[in-house]
Amino acid sequence: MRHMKTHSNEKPHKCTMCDRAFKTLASLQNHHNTHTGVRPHKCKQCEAAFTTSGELVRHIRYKHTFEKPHKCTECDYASVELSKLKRHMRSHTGERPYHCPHCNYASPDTYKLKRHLRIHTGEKPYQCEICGAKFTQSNSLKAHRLIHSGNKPVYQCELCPTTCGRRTDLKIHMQKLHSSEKPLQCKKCLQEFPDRYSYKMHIKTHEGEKCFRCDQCDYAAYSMRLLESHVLTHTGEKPFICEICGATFRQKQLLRRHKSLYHTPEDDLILVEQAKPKRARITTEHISTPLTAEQVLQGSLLNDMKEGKLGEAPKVVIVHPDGRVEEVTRQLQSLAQQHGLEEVMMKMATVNEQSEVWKLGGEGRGISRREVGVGGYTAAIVTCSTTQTRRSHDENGHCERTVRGMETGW
DNA sequence: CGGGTTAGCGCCCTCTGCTGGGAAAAA
DNA sequence: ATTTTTCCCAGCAGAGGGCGCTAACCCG
Ligand SMILES: [Zn+2]
Ligand SMILES: [Zn+2]
Ligand SMILES: [Zn+2]
Ligand SMILES: [Zn+2]
Ligand SMILES: [Zn+2]
Repeated sequence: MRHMKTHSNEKPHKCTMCDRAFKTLASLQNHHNTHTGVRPHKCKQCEAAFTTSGELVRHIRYKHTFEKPHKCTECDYASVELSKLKRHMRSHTGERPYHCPHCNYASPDTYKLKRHLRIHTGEKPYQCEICGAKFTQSNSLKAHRLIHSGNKPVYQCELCPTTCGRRTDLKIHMQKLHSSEKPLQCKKCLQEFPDRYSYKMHIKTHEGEKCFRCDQCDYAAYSMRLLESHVLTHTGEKPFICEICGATFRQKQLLRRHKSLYHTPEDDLILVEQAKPKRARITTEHISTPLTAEQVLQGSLLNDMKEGKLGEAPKVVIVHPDGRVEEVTRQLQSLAQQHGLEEVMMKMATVNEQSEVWKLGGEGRGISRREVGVGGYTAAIVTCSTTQTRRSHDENGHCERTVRGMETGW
């Protein structure tokens, strides 16, 4: 009979304050105390009090004895509760049982999923009481509040006088300025330096020096660029040609001034001119290491296209090896509508075969052009972008921040 | 039966640290 | 003037701590 009772679902003890019922009087009493707030089990070492003895014991382990009965077999983690150890074990196994219904994120525990879901619902429960800014996570708000308060933490770099306002930024500083990849060479004296910090310190020692001497006269320049244009006064070259009237200039600045004085701002597609070897020499030092076509297309152009940063109607031309210039904007636009952007960029990649991209062009206000030269082909994209900087990604998928701009006058 | 113990589910909080966007500053 | 670098900051995931409550189990 007793066996029957313990295993039956009989719940004879009903709560008077809600509709729940319990098997034993004791569990009813515990439950009833949650209604009344009665907490018979008081902690002897602090003010805490609990409805059940079990809660008290757990509290004492957490706050006073730090006894952690559940040990991890893989590391030295130990926990008060078994469920915490189980949760911990998922960090070893990588198990992620909780899947987001809106994206492919999966979480190792329920809380992270719940927190993640806010990015789909747009919920931002944490609000700054000073400026009203809202955040999805409490710590984002906490970090934000620092910008209002005067006493920000200071993280001092041990290798230089730099200080940062947060640990992460100091770490970035360390790897950016104090970690050695390739040695950097000073352009003025050819000395090499192991990291960026010592390199920059060295550069300062050249401040004001005219290190770039002309070998045909006494002239000396502060920079290579200035020397390059000076050398032209000896040869009489004027490599900057106005493509509208044919006037020639020795310096880019002068060509620019000429255009602004005598020509209205050009807003039509300007066909790509053939490469100018003389100028190419000057820009050699600015050409970065080759990127693969895929990197460029995915990292920069494709993203820009997706984000609509190429302006209303990107104008794309392809320069064939024989010098023939083909305007493919229309084709690409209709392709984009038919297949989506990925397809379009694949089309470009196909046009350019699997050769290496050797140059990636820069940006500016108003009309700007970028070229993606691949093997014998050069594709140029003429945009109406108003944004400041372009980004690309390196071979590890890390954001490379800026794409090297082009110096040449096309 | 009563009281303690253990598992278990759930809720919520904090600390931590990486990433990438964008503005300002420097070149 | 434009391009490159630096600084600053929000977004967001990983890991863990503590508590509320209940059901099952154990044992005198
Ligand atoms: Zn009740
Ligand atoms: Zn206590
Ligand atoms: Zn472990
Ligand atoms: Zn999601
Ligand atoms: Zn604020």
